[in-house]
Amino acid sequence: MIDEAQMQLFRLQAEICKTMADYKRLMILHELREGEMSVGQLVSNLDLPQANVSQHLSILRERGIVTARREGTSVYYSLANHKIGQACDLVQEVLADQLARNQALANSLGERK
Amino acid sequence: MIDEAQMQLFRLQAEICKTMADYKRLMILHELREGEMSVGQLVSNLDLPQANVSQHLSILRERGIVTARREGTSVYYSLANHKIGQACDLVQEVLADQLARNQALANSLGERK
DNA sequence: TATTAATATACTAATATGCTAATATTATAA
DNA sequence: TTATAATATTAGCATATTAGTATATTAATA
Repeated sequence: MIDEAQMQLFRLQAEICKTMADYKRLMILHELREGEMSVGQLVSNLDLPQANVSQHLSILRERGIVTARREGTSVYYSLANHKIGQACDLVQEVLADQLARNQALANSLGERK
Repeated sequence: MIDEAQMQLFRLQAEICKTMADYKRLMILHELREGEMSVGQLVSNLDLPQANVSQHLSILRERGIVTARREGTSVYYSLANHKIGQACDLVQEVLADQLARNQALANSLGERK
């Protein structure tokens, strides 16, 4: 019957999912899995506008998914929790399964005489 | 430098995350992890309006996260992929880590003289 | 065939999200 | 202190998402 406290947990869980529910942020997380990286590096690796990268980093920061460290004028970001990367991997596996299923479907279509 | 094909994969990955980025859908998935369940059962377990549950189920269905099976006038839903549940678990662990960190922070605040 | 039960869909208003362009902040260096 | 580099923030707009209400569909039964 789900009580109010548990609902609140689901809300928080949804917040984390929302944070990962944007392809640009997923690309940023992907980059950060290689290790800490400055905003400028992200901008040039991902070829996105600086302001846009900052906005996404700010969202990731607010929700505790990444941490920031300043060094001179540069700010270096890293993943706050290794499990974030693992969660991304799992979602990618789900996606791979879906694509494989579609592939199989397409093949069986092709085989029809 | 991320090519177009990889970007497309990140977009699809984001779609899956979006699907899990709503607390009502997370509650539905939570229920379905127990096993297949009809719309009516979900409605009564979650205490949500029927139309709203149907809408969320339709989103989950479209994105291949759940599957539906009709039996008479009832429709039974189940998780399409066990890994979805595992991904939810991981996100919950991330959340638990975050809450634990906040808890520790709160404690250290309380300990200050 | 008319009725009822279970589920799905269409429409709409409210809210949230993401993007661009411009501007502000922070830290270093001249 | 002025200038510059790196990053962050803000405003405004377009689009997307959500929830409620009403209605439609589907299947079983009288």
